[in-house]
Amino acid sequence: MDKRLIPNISVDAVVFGFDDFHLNILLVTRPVYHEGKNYIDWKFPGDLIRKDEDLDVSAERILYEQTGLQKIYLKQLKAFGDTNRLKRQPRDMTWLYAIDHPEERVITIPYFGLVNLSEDVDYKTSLNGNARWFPVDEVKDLPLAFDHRDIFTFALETLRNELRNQPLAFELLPPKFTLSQLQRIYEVVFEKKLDKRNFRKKIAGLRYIVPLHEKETEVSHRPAQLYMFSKDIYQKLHTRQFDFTI
Amino acid sequence: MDKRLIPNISVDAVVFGFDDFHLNILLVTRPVYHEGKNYIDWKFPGDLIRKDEDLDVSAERILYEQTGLQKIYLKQLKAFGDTNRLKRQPRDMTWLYAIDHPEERVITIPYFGLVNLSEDVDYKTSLNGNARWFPVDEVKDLPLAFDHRDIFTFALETLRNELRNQPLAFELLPPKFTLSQLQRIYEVVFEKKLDKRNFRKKIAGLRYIVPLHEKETEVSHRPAQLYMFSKDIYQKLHTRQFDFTI
DNA sequence: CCAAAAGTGTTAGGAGTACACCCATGA
DNA sequence: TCATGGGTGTACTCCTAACACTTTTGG
Repeated sequence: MDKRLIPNISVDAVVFGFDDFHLNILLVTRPVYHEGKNYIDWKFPGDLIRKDEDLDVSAERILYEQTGLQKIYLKQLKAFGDTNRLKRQPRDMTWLYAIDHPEERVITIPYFGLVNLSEDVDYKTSLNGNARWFPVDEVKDLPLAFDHRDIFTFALETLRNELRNQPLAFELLPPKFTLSQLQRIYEVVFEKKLDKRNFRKKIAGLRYIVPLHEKETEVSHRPAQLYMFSKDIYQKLHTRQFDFTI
Repeated sequence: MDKRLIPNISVDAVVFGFDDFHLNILLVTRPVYHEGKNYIDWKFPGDLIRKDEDLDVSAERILYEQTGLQKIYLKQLKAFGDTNRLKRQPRDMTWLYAIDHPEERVITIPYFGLVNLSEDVDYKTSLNGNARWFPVDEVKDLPLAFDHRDIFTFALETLRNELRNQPLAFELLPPKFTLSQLQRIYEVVFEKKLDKRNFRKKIAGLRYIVPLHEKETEVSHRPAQLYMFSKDIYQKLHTRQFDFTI
């Protein structure tokens, strides 16, 4: 194993991408040949961290190396450190052996990431070789490696909490967005239809969601007003509490 | 160093105790002789984890060994893993050398704990040797070791978030409590006076805060109604969202 | 002119806020 | 009888929720 790595500590990146209609999650393949059969499991991008590297930096580096994504919103979740977390399935061990992973206890620090997929076509289509976006409701049918299903569940819960309490929906949107796009995020994440008029009334009260002098183009219906999120205004007004309870 | 330990991973316990009037925090001394002087710094109870031990179990064990507290509410916070976190001060290194700590990168997983100090006199007075409760507003004047001030700030923020969104105030109270005690917790934690009538109106709507057929005794004023928190009722009613926003 | 999504106002009920006095007990 | 905290109601404002039709564009 690479001598620069700490054999006991890894990071994983649980990245959510929104493409205007679906919430997606970024996974990489973990192919393994075990007891005469080939298995394609999926896992989050992740690896052991380097000895001289801050956790946040590790997460950025590993995400970039394994998928090509960079400069996206990333935030640390809680550590997962059960003693048996890398041995849920016999083929988990086979894979670790195959990649020359030392026989060590590993705790992992998952990071939670957000990215917009609707415009930035690069992210959507040109991922590194083993990475793929999956709609979150298809994940339940995938074979996930190690304890990555637990991590996924926790990250999804965190996504809901964060969207309720912080202005993070904008990380899932392009810089200029319509109110319908914003509403759709909340509808998809909370799996709940929202009333258009009430939603807009609420947004109208938030000064940091700023209408631009610009409209949608090239849509075959009445073009929508475009808005932007002003971080400056948010920070000035909102030393306090955000509330997006639905 | 003890061969059973992982040299790169520690846990810390950030325990808040409420004694009916003040919010307190549990610290242990870190005495060190450095360049001809004696220093008494303070730190959170914490240590490296064992190779065969789940994180939660480590936290419970280490808290018990270093302070005597056990069976209290504990919840994991996020990891702190800056490369320089154990070297903020020259005497941090001196101490690590003195306790035969290997020259390794260590990330720490802090746990957030809650305990009631008003009745359970044991916790208040009979702590293990080096442990002491400090009112949180005195902590700013204490010399804290390593990055423990960052951890403290994060834990305090978490305490506020948790009390806003979950029925955790009861972990800071005895099993039978008065509404004034409950109100005082929110006043102290959020540093804000609350209106008694409005507070009680809000509580009256929460079915899981149950009045008992019992009153305070031996107080030199009108005795207060006692209440209990029913976890059962809470879980049945509240698959959803708690809101204690003030 | 049709399809598609954008945009807009009113009403009723519930929650939050501000505010002041009497009550029960021990000393 | 005094000191101490316990306990209670009302009015106003603001937020939430329910609900349906017209507008603008491209095809």
